[in-house]
Amino acid sequence: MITIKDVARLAEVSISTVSRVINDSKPVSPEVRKRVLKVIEETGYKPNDVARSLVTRRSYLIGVIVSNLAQSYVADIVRGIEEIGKMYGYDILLCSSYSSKETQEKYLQLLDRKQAEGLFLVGNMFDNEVVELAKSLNKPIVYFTRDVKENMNHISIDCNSAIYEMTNYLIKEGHKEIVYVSDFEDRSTVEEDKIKGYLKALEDNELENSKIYVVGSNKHGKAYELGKTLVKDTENFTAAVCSNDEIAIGIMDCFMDNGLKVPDDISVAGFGNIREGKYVRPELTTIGEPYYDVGAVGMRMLIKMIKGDKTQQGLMELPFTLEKRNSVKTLK
Amino acid sequence: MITIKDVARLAEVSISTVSRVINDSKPVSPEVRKRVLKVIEETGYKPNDVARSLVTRRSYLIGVIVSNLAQSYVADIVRGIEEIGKMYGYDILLCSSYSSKETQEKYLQLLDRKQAEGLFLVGNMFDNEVVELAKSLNKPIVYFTRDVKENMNHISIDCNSAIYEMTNYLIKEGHKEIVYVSDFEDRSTVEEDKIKGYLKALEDNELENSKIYVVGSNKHGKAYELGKTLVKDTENFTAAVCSNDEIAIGIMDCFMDNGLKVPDDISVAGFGNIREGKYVRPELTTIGEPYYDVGAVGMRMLIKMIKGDKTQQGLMELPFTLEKRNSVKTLK
DNA sequence: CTGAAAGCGCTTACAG
DNA sequence: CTGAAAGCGCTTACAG
Repeated sequence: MITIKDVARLAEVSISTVSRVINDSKPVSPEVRKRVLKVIEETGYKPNDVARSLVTRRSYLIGVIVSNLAQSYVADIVRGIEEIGKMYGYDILLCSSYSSKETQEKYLQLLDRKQAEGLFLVGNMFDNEVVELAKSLNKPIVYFTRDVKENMNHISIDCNSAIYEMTNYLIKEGHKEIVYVSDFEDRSTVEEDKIKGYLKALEDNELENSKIYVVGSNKHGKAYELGKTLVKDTENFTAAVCSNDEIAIGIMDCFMDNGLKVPDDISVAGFGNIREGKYVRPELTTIGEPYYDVGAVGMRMLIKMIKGDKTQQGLMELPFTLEKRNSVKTLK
Repeated sequence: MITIKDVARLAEVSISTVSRVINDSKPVSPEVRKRVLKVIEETGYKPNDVARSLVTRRSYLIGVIVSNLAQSYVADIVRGIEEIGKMYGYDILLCSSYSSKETQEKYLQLLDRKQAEGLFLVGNMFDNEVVELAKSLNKPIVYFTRDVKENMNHISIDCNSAIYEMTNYLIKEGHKEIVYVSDFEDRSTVEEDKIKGYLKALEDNELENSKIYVVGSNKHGKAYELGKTLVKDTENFTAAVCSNDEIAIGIMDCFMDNGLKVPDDISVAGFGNIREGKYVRPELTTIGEPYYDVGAVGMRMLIKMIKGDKTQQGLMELPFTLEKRNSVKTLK
């Protein structure tokens, strides 16, 4: 391995000078610079970032703890984080926790030792102890989660308005009996926001019959189960707004298997715009969260925090979209 | 920031001793060890991995250059890589290249400077210059690609046998006129293998009518286009074997939009078992590549190479599965 | 503009 | 079992 010393020796200058031409940090005379550059060229010297990190105390490493990369929304957030990060010279250290608290804590320690300059935590919920440990590391942190705690820098969309608008859309399409299918029995803060959005839309339109079903955590499977309950209840509503796309798809599957047609018999709307929603028949009407942008904006925020800029703290909201597709019927 | 020096001072020992208790590298008397541990506990000292890396010349960093994390198979490979890597103390440095040669070269340099100990290259094809540059870095490399070059450590399934078996399966189901829909106009080595598998199956069953269609690179869209051609040709075949699931789904979409029923009118088989294939109706019959395992096995191989073990070089093949679902009809 | 020296936070022979 | 010292490959005041 060829080091800065070798280059200095070969170019007959001091290592200080070599360092200066590599980093363009101080003036170097043209002749000397040329000589150094030539040696670098010839030897194929490449600076060792580890050594540099040690002295500059800058690792340019960002730790990203995700729940599960297999979820397309997670992958999209990571893509956004990485893309912007790379633009500013930061690299991503990827850690998949599969929602295990112990794993999250382990990785937090790991990332600290690796001198990560900032952290992302992405997942539905994080245990309080994890959040506390993360805070104790004294690094900038940005969260993407459904359960927002105090003093969290958090990027998301306005879930309340999103569900409000979706419900409103169904009402405008002529639906008067709309149920809401909620995720999680222990409700996250975001889930509460969504429910409020649903109820508000009914209220604003002077609709009386609100009804909320709750599915457990194993989304698609449990939703399918719950679907059986809904099937029996089918004369009491014409549309279902779901807390997320996995639930919406699970319910649609169940409906179809039980001879109910979507959207002819029942309309279904999701939330999240996962990739599968476009492949499902009928294509799922849903709310689009710009996950890639969410990641990108989060990274910009984190970089500002690293720089010490006072940045917009707390919640940051991005625009959502209503993806109107074929799982909702217009009633006359 | 609290360093090994602080711990040494507080515990009234030398930094050598502190290092020894941290790393359990040499015997330390019980009393001294206890004293040191106590100080570490109290101060919350955590070793700086950057400093350690510099002296041990071990970064425990693995560079992973992927095409696009949004593709579910890529995410699965990365999950496999990470999971095994973490078991052995390695961390993943994620780099998304979006198949740009320049980006790949940039990241290769970057990973070199960051002292990555090994590399993964995952993507359909890699330019020769990229492969050469990667080799010149003199680090262990494992590839996941559809275009296998010489001297590549490569993990995959036996694509030839996979397509052979799939074609055979269709034949056993009573299909006698089967077309093959190929990816890429410039064929990769793996694509050639697949085509050979298709032709071999026909030959072994004494079927004459082979026919190969070729779609361009933008898979789903182009496949949909090609589907229109197939629709016109529909009396000449009863089943289509596709080079990958994206193509299969694109064609199925096109068939449905043109009033053809899958599998009643035409059977369709894919390759790859992407997640969307389970959401599509009918669910897609396809070949399952164990992407997670592919990543995991690759990481095990890479770790061996890093250790200097002579490992199984060159191609390594994993078992595939025939995912029999509903897009194939049994003909009587 | 240039170089000698100190130092980043560790590990590891070496000597005792 | 323990410590003093050298050194990993860099950057950066400091002095000239």
